[in-house]
Amino acid sequence: MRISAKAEYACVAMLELAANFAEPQPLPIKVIAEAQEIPQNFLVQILLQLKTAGLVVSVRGASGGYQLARSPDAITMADIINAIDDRAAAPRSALAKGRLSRAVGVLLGIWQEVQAEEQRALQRITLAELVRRIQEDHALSYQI
Amino acid sequence: MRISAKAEYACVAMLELAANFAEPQPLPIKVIAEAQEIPQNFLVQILLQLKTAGLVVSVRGASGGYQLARSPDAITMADIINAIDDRAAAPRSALAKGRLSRAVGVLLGIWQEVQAEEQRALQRITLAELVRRIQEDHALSYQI
DNA sequence: CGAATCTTTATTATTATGATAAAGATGGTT
DNA sequence: AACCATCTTTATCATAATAATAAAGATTCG
Repeated sequence: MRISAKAEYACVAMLELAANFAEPQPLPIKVIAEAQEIPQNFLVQILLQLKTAGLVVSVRGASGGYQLARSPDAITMADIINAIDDRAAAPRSALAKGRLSRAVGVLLGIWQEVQAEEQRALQRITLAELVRRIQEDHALSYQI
Repeated sequence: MRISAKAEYACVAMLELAANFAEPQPLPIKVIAEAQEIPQNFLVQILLQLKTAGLVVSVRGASGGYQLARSPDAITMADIINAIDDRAAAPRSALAKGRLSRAVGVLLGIWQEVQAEEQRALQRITLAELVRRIQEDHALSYQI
């Protein structure tokens, strides 16, 4: 799995928002960027995409910011990654100008099967589960 | 699944070699390139990678060319695609300069899980199975 | 020897990714 | 009303990855 920096940034930004989920005040971009060391201007674009996908909501104006649109256990890794990179889009053949050869058509079917497996794996993991794993990981590092 | 043009070319080139598997003479690059409409110089590099991966063998000199290194039912899509793009390589974080944050470490583990699913899906389909699907597809187009 | 072919490496063109910048719109606060 | 912090939108640039081209060298058959 080759994940883009953008999608990874999106995941950690969502983690930051998940940590703030109980709070009524939204988190400003600047705060998220500093907490997670994400280039602020890049994060601007990332949050816009997450918003377009309906994963976060924004509050404009002074004391504005971002919040999760719904509970962390109702948001999956697939949601986040597809919002940024759209790995769920129908695979296109890199070749195939115009009509598909039979061989390429069959290959496309295979890429679809593989992609479906990937999507299922990403859907199995929610943002809440991600938070849980990180906490466990943290706890472990103190057991030693 | 976002597959590179190079990997797709590799698959159709392997199909051409599979069709020639029973023959004792190897297929020259030029013949494969023309049959499958692959840029010949590009195919040069592709076959080199397939050879390095041990999927094909080459015969040099006049009347030389390429042949599958083993039976089509002993070659999987994973073999071919990994020879070209190496999708089996350990996922690296696009972020993470130096030591990983806890969050990024956990994310890496998830990318690994997802990648493992992808690999399993690609390993399930052999070159022989691909040939079979294309023939079926062909047969279907005449049943109408 | 010479033609056909693989081998190896270098270069270029195009596209995707990662990042930066800034002007405009909005809304709370004074 | 003015101001400031913030989101919004669009444009631009730099770097890296991908796709493709090119060509000189090595090998073997006839």
